[in-house]
Amino acid sequence: MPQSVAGRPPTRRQLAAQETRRKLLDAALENFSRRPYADVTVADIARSAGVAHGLLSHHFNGKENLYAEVVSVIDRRLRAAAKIGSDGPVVERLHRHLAAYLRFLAENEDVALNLVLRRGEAADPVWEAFEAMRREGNRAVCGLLGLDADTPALRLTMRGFTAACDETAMVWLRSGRPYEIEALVDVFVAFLAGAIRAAFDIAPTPALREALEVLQAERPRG
Amino acid sequence: MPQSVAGRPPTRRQLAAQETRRKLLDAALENFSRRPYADVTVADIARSAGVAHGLLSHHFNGKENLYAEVVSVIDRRLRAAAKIGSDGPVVERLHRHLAAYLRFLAENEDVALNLVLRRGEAADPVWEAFEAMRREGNRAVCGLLGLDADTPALRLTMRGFTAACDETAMVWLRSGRPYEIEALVDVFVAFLAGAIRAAFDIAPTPALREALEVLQAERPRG
Amino acid sequence: MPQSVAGRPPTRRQLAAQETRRKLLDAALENFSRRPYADVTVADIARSAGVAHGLLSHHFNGKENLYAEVVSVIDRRLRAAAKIGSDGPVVERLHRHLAAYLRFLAENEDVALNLVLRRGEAADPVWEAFEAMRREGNRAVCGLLGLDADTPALRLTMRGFTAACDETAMVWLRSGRPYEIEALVDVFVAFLAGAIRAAFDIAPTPALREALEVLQAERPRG
Amino acid sequence: MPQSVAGRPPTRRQLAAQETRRKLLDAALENFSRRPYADVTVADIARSAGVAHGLLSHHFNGKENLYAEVVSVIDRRLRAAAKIGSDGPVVERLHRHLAAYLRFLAENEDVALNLVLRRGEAADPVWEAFEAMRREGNRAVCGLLGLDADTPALRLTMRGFTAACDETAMVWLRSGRPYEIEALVDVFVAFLAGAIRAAFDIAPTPALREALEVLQAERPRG
DNA sequence: GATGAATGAGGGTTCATTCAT
DNA sequence: TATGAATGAACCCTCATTCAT
Repeated sequence: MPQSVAGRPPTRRQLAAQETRRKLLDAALENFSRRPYADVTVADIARSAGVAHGLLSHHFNGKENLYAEVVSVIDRRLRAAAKIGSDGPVVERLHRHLAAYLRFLAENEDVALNLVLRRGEAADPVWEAFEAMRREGNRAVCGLLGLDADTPALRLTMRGFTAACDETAMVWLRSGRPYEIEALVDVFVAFLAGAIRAAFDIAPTPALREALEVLQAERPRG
Repeated sequence: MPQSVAGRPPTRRQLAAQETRRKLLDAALENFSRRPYADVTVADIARSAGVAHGLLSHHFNGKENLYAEVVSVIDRRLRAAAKIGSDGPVVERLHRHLAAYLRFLAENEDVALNLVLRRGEAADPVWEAFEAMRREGNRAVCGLLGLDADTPALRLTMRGFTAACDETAMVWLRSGRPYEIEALVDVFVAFLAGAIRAAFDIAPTPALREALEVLQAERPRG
Repeated sequence: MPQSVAGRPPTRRQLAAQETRRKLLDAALENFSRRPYADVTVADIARSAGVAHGLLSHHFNGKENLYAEVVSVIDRRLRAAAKIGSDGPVVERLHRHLAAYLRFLAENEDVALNLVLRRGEAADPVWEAFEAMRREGNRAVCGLLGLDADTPALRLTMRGFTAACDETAMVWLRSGRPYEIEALVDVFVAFLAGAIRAAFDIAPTPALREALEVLQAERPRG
Repeated sequence: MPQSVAGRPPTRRQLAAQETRRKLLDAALENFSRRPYADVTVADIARSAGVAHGLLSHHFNGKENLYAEVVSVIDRRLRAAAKIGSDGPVVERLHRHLAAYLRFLAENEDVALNLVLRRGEAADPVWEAFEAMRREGNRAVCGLLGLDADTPALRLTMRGFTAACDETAMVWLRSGRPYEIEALVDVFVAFLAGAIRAAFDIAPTPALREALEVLQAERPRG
């Protein structure tokens, strides 16, 4: 798979090859977003892409690698979309992060339902990739609240937090998005408070109490 | 598959057939608890059971139905194990329910990690069965707290609650059960409070406020 | 591939299965005797045998193993056919051995031309098996003549001897067997004398000289 | 594949094309000397040559023809190397011929082991080419000794002779060349004597007897 | 009821060749 | 001439199911 040499503009043929590659990737994304890995055949993907099935191995070296690449693409997009900003008050940045995450899921519903929000086996690249993404997300949220993400108790309950968010988002998508994204963000924040509170219950620290107060303060109507 | 006629005791052959059926079911449960559906072959199961693989179709009419039956068996066991009692104070019954659920998962770790706590496709019988189980569990918990489980907002956030519990239980199991079950129950209760609070945020009702107070009262140290 | 339990006679079905296995083995032998390994497809063999191609993996666990089994079968037959007897004068036993070897090749011409008399890669099971057979044959012939088969020089030239025999047999078969087997045996004996003489040339020993004399004595007309 | 027009010097492009052709041929020789035909892919060769694999069909019209050309190249080199001279005593010329043959094999070990010294199918171009080479070599050797190479018996046993030489050379190469080339030449001569003697056994002629005496005379130490 | 041999559709991969650029 | 993307036939293997015994 030779790429264009640095410094020289890609030729027309290289562009066409890139286009084919992209078509295969898109088709794979589409297919893997609709059916489990084992149910998607190489022929399905090639047919969707409108190319010969041999090209799949040519461009991606086999079905499994293509799958991994699909996951990696979504992972990158999701990370880019939900990146936590660096300016503004803490709670506002938290809100923006959660809203961005939800917006991405809403704009990529199939992907969200069948890849991002799925849990699989430990060996599943989907699991690994998105799990890493969630870990980093949690770490960032903790950092925002002045918490140490490596505290065992907090790490445990933060996993519960992300699962709650994902499941809620899933149901929300599946049931026709009955609430505004802003409302769902509030739900997520409540989940976050619950998770921090849960961590506090099994291993109380001043930092956790302060974080809880920050979240509470932000929500004066409770 | 003729069953014993009512009133007449089962013949020796019928008993042997039941035994074979049971062996296949056990072997299937074992196998599906260790590897994903597609990775388990009929031959694997038959070998585990020590019977001819042709019998699988004979007794269960195909791999898929056997899978469904396995799920149904676990579902029944789980429901029986985590049934909410009818005596004692509300919070105590809630605790007992959550503790029983956790104990079941702990005592059936493979099943828990690979079947109960997994999320799959919408068409997956696992998903359907355990989802129904969770729905009923949520309904019972809501009933306990005097809440209407059919309120859209509550239904949504309760799904988040169960997901948080499941994920936390999963991590807990995978990381060697670093806490006592009682501590994890406290975590679950905190998640529950978070979920109710979240429901209150998007659709406040007096019942939700009261439920929150019940949960808070139970936890005077917060 | 369950075999019949020792002590119990094989059932009819087991016999039928053995028959199928044999048909596949025969078909494979036939095919591998006509075309190189890579040119023979699993489908070819199954078609020749008149069974479904899936059975090949069922009975032999893949094409490669079937190939190895074919070689092993021929190897066994050839060893049995050319076994050196234990009675009679030395030169007579040598003659009988060589004649038996030739007769086997003549009666299995395809096998001879395409498997036995072929030289392949070092990794080829054919090569390994028949090479071992030749080594043992040489060892036996040396024993007969009171020679140490492990002398480096003799080991080297004996390889030349077997190669000469095989090539001659090959040409003889391909050209319509223009001589009697007995005449060819004489040729082989002359090759043997040449090989021993060659060994003597690079590393002379009394034993080699004596062996030469035994061979010469046997041929008073030269 | 336009060639340079006679009389006009080749253009730069033609030279470059020749160079590419040569690179492919070298790479093919290298590859076919290491792995069997079927295991060498067009892509392998092109990669070794550092050119696009499409060029292979362009320059050689397919893998098979390239293979044939490789064989032909080696064949030419080998013939040139082992050409029998026309001056000096007979036995000396014989020695020089055999020594040159061995030297070529030693200097092209991979080629020797995997192409020259291999026996293949009748349809194999390697077989045909090298077989013809051996035939002509035998013919020359026979001429040297005043023998008629077309006598059926001699033709047969001379094939045995060449096979013995090749196999011995093969083992010699594989085992680290434990003897000097001169010693091996003696071995070859002994094989030759054996072959002539064998021919004499099945069809005695005065010429054969004389040839034997010439060879024997040359080796007074026996 | 139990067996496991037999079937054959279906899968992913490889690879020589073609051809537009 | 040179490129390498594209093609698609052919390969071997897996495996759920069937069915004669």
